[in-house]
Amino acid sequence: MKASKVTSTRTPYHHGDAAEALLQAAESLLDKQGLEALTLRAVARDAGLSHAAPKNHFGDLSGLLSELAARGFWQLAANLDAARAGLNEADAAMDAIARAYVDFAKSRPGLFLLMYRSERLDFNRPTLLQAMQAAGQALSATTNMRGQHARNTQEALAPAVAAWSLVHGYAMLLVDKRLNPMLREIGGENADALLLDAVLASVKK
Amino acid sequence: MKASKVTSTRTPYHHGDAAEALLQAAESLLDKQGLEALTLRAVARDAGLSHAAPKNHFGDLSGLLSELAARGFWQLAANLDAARAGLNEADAAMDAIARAYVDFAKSRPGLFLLMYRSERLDFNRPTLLQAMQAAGQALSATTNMRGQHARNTQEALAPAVAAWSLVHGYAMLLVDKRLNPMLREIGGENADALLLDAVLASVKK
DNA sequence: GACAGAATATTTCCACTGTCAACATAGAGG
DNA sequence: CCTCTATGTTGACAGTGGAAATATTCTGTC
Repeated sequence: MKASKVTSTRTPYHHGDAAEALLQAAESLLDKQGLEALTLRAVARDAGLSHAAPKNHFGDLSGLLSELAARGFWQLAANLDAARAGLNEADAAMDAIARAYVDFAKSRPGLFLLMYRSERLDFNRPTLLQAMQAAGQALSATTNMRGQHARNTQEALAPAVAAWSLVHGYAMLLVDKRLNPMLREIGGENADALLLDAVLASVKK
Repeated sequence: MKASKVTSTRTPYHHGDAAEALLQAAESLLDKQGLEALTLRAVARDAGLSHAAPKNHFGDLSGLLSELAARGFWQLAANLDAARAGLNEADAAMDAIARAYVDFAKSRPGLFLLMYRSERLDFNRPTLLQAMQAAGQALSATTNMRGQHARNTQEALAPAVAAWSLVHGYAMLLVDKRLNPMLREIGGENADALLLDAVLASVKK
């Protein structure tokens, strides 16, 4: 979206939108080969650019990764909002949110891991902060269904934090394959979905 | 402990126990400068060895880190066992375990992060697997207080997984500073302890 | 004690990384 | 046309993990 007015000239050196090409290359690399493969040079190579090109648009490797993570948070926020849409009962909404959160982590494990790989992100980037805030609001929208939290005491904040912790911990352990022993004991294609449902049921009774 | 019989000769080239020296250097580096600083060369440098020395004892950087993580899991297991000692009531034991888990993560954030940084660990190492199993047993000992789980259905496994997810998610978010906004709203020295207590209370009512 | 063989360390080399500085190219506006 | 500013490229640099060749030390057996 940065290309201004292309009148009749050629592409500006090598690309119409180098920043977008870099982000897409990074995203593809992340999905196909995981976090490890996300090097500045590999991304630039895949985008057809020189290894120093990213500096113009993102300044830094952490800048590029932060932009990628920001997109992830926006998408996560959208998924959570979609999952909650139309559900008026708090319990059902909570389950839907939880499943959407875990589904996101499962479907894009590399991206999910990146979003919480603090040492590779630059939290000075406004776009990242905004995206994180959006996801946070989508996540806590459910637990705030029962009245606004006027005073932010620990008791008022606890439900949202508990829900986030539970769902985030489960997603992390699942993506990290730490739950594999249990999943193998349960068996079946969708053992993880069964287990998540059982977990959600166990904290509610 | 690998030094066999030292009769009257000097130290073996440069060290009495290079493996131990490397592990200690790595641990110190991890605690003082975090995960980032854990490079093969920095560790060897701090231990007074050449950068190729670690290969003899650990084969690999991931080998060294795995040994370090294994120690972390053993210590975590010990902390959890100690926290549960003498508590017969399941609820109280659960709270104690949770607090011990989070305390461990808070007191040694670098080590805790390393223990769950799967891409830097070598899960073929038996010592790491054993240590992880010990920690897992210490963690699930509480939720198994009410009768052995004969059949390992998702319902039988759910309580332990729920507890682990909650506590792990909270610890991760805390160490990663993702809870800072909430903690700032609560305020005070031990806002995180207050919040954890409130979280534990909220999932029990 | 001498000596062979196994451990353990070191040095040297390689490919790769992120960042920086110098240079090249392209488009926009005077 | 000519400069200014983005945008890209090239080349250098220090740092990394790992492999190979070499050197040193320890151990066990004569």
